[in-house]
Amino acid sequence: MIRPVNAEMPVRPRRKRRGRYHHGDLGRALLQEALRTIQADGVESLTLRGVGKSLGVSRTALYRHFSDKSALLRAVAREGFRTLRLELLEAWQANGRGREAFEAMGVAYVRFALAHPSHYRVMFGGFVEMGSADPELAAEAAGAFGALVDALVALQQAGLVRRDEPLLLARFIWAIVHGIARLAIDGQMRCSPDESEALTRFAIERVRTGIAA
Amino acid sequence: MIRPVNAEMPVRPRRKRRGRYHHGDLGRALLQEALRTIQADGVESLTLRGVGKSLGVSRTALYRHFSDKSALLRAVAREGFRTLRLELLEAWQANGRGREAFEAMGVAYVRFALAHPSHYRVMFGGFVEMGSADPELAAEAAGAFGALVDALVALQQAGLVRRDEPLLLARFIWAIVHGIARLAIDGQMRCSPDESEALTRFAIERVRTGIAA
DNA sequence: ACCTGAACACCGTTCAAGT
DNA sequence: ACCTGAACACCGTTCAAGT
Repeated sequence: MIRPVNAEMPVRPRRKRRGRYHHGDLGRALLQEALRTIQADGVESLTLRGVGKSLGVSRTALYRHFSDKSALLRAVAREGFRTLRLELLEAWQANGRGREAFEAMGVAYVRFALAHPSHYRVMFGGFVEMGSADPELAAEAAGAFGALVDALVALQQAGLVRRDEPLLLARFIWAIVHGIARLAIDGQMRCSPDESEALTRFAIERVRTGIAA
Repeated sequence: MIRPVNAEMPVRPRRKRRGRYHHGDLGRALLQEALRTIQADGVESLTLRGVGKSLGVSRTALYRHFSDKSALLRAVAREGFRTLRLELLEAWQANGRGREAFEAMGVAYVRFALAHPSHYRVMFGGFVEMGSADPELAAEAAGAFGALVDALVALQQAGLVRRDEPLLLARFIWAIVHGIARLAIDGQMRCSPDESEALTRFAIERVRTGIAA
């Protein structure tokens, strides 16, 4: 079958030259392998040489796709914030967008951290300098935080939460779930996952009283 | 002046043999140099070789005093929990051991983290595996947590706080100040120290309502 | 006992060279 | 464009050797 000439196609489409090198999308493969390693063995076990080896690629192939190791970690963090945002939205929307949904979001947050502790550490561990550089990462992080802010504003408008400044309220709530998550995954409070969830529910219950309208 | 013979002195006091080797108490010096480096440049910049060099000592001299790098970091963490406990107690005792004193403890906690961010990260960053090994570290950490538990129990007995299980209440409070501290020092919420303190005060205010008797 | 240098097995990163 | 190996400047740790 002869494909018609299409104005959107480049004049001389680059052929893929498959098999010439090891990968079609090495960048994607590198990110996924890094995620796998981190999930399995933790960040401190992640080495560029190891990632390359797992993919049957030279130690330095990575530098064609990431400027350095920290750029790879930033990509990992970005991916994490994206997943977190989706899970928070899912909890909010699937539970009626009310007080119960807000509680479900808190539980979902802590569950995410407990399910992906190493990934969570990369997101928050200061491996990554937020801020100035990497606006994409900053945007993903802001997106996850935004899910929380939006939910709080909705609760305020429904008359369920006091009308303090939403940003301050959101930071307060975020600090609580983040604190529980980090203490749990860093092994600081000797707690089973069930106990961590019980603590989360207790916290939300007490906070509900504290911030009720 | 001739010092009298004292029964508490060892029979044949070891002479110091100063100048023979570089240090009288290299172990102490190593810990202090590690603390200095961490405070100045962060944990990731701490190298055993660098610590040795700063002290004019071979790269491997450290192994006479610490079994490995993680043992040095555990000593750093232990020192940190000791200081934190003392500062929490100071805040509690100097402010009347009541509701205001409890608020002062919360502020003191966050201030400690902001003043010594790298040190705080070593204490909580999972560089150190708490638990099984190093009972001294576990004891120091428990001591700092105990200051919080004791204060809460006192408030319960004074009828100022609901009589929930003290351990659960303490974990809840701890998670909040820890969460604020970590988000602040990891640069996650773009916040000045003053704003962090304002958030801390807001949190304590809301929590007071939430846990009031 | 306490300290030393040499040596080992690792890192991340750079760079000239290949296709 | 994309990948390669050699090389560089770092690590933590071990160990036989010195005093």
